[in-house]
Amino acid sequence: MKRRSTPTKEAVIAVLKAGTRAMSQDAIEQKIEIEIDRATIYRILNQFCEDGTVHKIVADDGKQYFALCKRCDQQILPNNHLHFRCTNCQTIECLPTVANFSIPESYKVERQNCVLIGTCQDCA
Amino acid sequence: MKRRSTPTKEAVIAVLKAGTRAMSQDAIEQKIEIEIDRATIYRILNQFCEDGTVHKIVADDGKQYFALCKRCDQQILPNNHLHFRCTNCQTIECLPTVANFSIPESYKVERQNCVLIGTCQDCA
DNA sequence: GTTATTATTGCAACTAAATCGCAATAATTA
DNA sequence: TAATTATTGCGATTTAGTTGCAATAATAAC
Repeated sequence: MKRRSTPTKEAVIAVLKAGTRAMSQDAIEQKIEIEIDRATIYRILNQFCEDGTVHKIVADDGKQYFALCKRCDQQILPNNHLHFRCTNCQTIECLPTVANFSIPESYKVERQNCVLIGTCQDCA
Repeated sequence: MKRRSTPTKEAVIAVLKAGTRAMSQDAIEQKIEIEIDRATIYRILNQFCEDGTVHKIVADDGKQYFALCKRCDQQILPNNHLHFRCTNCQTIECLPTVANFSIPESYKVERQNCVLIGTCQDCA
């Protein structure tokens, strides 16, 4: 499927670029200047995930959060970085930190979803 | 609220003890020998979590999984251990491994929810 | 053992997140 | 300018989890 550039996609990307943290669909919908349907936002976000421009984090609240992978650029943020969910300000932050661990080679780790939960710098 | 011991609680604990991995509510319901309502299972599991006998992991599929904390005993499994979700056999396993990382002290980490995703030992 | 108290259960209704089918629309290609 | 097909909005649907409430049953009091 070839991709087309549309105003809605631009709007979603713009919001993600503007924010410094990972956002949920409803947070994006609120911040966006134009009216976009819920389903459309999800579809756009999932497309971006497939294309590798956005990554998805599932937090311990069971919700999906999305963040630009631009900030995952190896020089800024490594892949497989940790995430921090602040229970106070309800945000998810990408940390420039990786988790070190060693597990038997017989496990094939394809990706990871790591979230630390607590109070963030700003709220502390 | 004082706790009472009931057949349903026994049954839930029994299933968790029998299995070696973390289980979702519906997996528990399937394995259980008697009929227990969905809501009741959740209530029981959440109680056990409060009491510290069970812990809850939210996987990247957005679902809650529950595992006995007996296996989290410091001698067997450390607190804050990693979890492994096998995309093949659809199970969540508690790994006897912790993640090492360092983040600024200004973050107050209260707990963590870390899941590695891939193919487990048995399926590889 | 009997009664009173109240934790627990099942049922049904409900909420919230995310997905999906489909017809209408609009971006791209020819 | 017309044809192709990706995209969108709408509504319906799915799934996970929670909640209110009346009935039931475990425990405590007598």
